[in-house]
Amino acid sequence: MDKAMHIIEATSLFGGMQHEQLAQVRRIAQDRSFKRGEAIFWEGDPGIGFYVVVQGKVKIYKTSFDGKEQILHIYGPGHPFGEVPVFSGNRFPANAMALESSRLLFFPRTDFIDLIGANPSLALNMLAVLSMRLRQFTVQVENLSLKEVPARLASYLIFLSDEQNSPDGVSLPISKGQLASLLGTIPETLSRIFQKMSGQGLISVNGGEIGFINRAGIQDLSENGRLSD
Amino acid sequence: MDKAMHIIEATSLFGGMQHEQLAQVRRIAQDRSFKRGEAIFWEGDPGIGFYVVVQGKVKIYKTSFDGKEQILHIYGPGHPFGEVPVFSGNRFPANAMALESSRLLFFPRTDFIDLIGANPSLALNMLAVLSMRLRQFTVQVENLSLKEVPARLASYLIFLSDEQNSPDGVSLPISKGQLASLLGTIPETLSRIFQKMSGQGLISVNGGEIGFINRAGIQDLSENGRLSD
DNA sequence: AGCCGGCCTTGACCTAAGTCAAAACCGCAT
DNA sequence: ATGCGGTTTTGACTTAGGTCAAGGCCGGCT
Repeated sequence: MDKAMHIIEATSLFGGMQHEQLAQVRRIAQDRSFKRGEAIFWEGDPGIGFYVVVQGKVKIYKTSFDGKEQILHIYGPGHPFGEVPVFSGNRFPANAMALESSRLLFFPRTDFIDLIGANPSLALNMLAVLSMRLRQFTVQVENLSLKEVPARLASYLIFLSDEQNSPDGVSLPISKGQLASLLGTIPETLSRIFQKMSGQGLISVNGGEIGFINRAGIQDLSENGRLSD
Repeated sequence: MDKAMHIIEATSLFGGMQHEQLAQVRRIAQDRSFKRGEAIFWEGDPGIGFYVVVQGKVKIYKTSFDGKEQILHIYGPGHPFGEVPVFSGNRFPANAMALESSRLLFFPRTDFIDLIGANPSLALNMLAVLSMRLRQFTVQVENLSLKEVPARLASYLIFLSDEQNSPDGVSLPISKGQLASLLGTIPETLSRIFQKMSGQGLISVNGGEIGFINRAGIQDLSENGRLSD
């Protein structure tokens, strides 16, 4: 079976397209594989196409001159990434790395733009994808600038809980070190905050398994909150 | 003369379109005016269309539960804003307010989407606009998370200097209070940093007029930097 | 000219979160 | 089982930058 084809059919980017059009999509897509820790592209590389995750997990991130890392996104199966240079004709604005062994589809820029010409709904789908991305960025900026680390963690836990459809606990999909980088902090700080939140009876922590003891409290912390001592 | 038509012709969103198509664009656009300080929309409002600035200046911003504000963008003549809900069919992700008395064009969602159907290049232009916006967001996240306030200010000064095409100084287009909010800090801190940068012989500050005394130093601070005492 | 209100600056203080270093933990391969 | 490398935790300490409160400045209005 062609797993790639399944992903294409299930991805919202290609939603509402006919069989023949989907086949065209498949035709221009190239299979690529990356090992855990392997770089997919670097900030500044010319972007001659974008990717869709078939299998595995990918992080998009920036690094500072002194080595600190900030993760912008983490993408799993079905999610496109690296589209910015396709439309603003230029270089990748950030780095991409495989967090696990991953299979990706690569869509060359020119082929894809031709496809858009023939499929107006594809253009609208892509506009929807970029708009969602912009929405996520406003949240990330809000988190970084207007919330303290405990509130950011609480937001993320609630987000995960919705995503995983499990109201009374979540299992972290990434290491705590990576989570720290996603939340704009460092492992030491994150560790202490997990500590504190357990101490307050909000959550239970067992490795990567987080139990929600007081969901309302977590919710509250995520939006209004500050953690008392 | 129709200033709105001039703006439409000069805006990259409508670049490469024929006269007749531009006339169509004008036809669906509605004129709106806002006084200084007036709200254009609030976060959470349903977004039934987007705007283009004809005259004046607009800020897009978020606020925290306790009142702190983070400016996401400031837009002047020719710039579109508020497009996210047009394509992700939903609510505005942030607030918009007129910083000065402003004239705007409002494009209703449905009319505009019809126009896209008939003009593939309009779709590509809009994709380019959103991509540029994403690019800017990656920079903003990088600034907030990976740089300290002095480096953010230095970046902004260099950016302004390029924008204003004046290599040895800039004049701030917004109040220092608003600048603080744009940089993710508060007026007191910004004031102290202007102070320090003057003291180090990097810049001269005279109200909103900033002279560059050591441009290389500012540049260096913006990318590698930390300000010594 | 004089007053008012918003903006900006200054000072003293506080605190969230980063740094550095060491220990504990955990899964994996020998 | 044992040892090893990476990850996570803990502790002691530092610091960037926020808070609070008071003045200073400047431009518009009467």
